[in-house]
Amino acid sequence: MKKITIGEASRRSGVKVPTIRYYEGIGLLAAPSRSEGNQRSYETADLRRLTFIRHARELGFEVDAIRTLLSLQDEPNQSCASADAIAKARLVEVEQRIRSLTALKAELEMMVEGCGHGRVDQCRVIEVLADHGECMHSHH
Amino acid sequence: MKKITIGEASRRSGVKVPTIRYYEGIGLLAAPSRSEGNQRSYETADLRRLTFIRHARELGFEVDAIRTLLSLQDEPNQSCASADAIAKARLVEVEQRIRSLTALKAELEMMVEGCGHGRVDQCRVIEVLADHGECMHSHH
DNA sequence: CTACATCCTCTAGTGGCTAGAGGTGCAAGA
DNA sequence: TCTTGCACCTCTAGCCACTAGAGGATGTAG
Repeated sequence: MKKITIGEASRRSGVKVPTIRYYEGIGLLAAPSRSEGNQRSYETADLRRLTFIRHARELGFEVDAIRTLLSLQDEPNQSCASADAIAKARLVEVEQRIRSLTALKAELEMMVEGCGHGRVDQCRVIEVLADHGECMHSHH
Repeated sequence: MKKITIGEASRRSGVKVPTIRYYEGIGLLAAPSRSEGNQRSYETADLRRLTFIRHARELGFEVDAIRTLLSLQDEPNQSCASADAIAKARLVEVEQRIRSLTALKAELEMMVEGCGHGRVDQCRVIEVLADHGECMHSHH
């Protein structure tokens, strides 16, 4: 068994060193064994787990959701309904976020196009922000 | 001059009461005059400013950007180049965010579609997260 | 005059890290 | 062997933009 230092674990998983320690602190990653000099010593299973976490975080899953996904991963006999539900919920969130960002983009484009690059009192950027009536948002 | 309480200012601007006080604390909104009983008393100008802030926050502008936008608004003779630059930067951010969320959505859809609703060891949700090679992300 | 909503200040907590202080361990070169 | 210098350790505090709650004062309707 080769010992993997936290630095190497970081390099190989793409998770920063303080973040690995943070994950240990919040119980997302089990505390590894220590070397004689009290330094953390990881194994390849830990690298897999870290990569899993990093990937899930990149997909925008919250730490609590990841906790659930990890516990599911540990028991392969279980039904994957929970994992499916979590992913679906995340998909709905992402779709909603894309919709609102797209509306936003249109509004920002109107602001930027309308700005005559002159003085502030003719600038649509300020105007659109200041005047509620200009706003395209449906929720107003 | 009718006095506007913080609660009414909140209702009319759409900014929550503690958030208004918070904005005062960080110097985004000037401290208003007070009633005899030490209660904040706003004027219509404050309502306009609060609405401006709320709208800018909804568009995802950071508090620091809003500070700049507000100072521009206060001096209408100035060039609007800064406001334009801020809005453009925000537009670029939003476009980037939409792109990455769209990639994400595709990945989530693949995960959810692939899940056979059986046991975890056949579930693509877990599999995709665990196995780096499955990942579509370009940055890997 | 009494309820009761609203207001006040203050502190602490949220999520998911990140930065820094102040110290120890370890491997390689002189 | 010594020393240089990086990587590691723990701990606390900070980030953003709020939000929650304690504990008390004020204002208003019936």
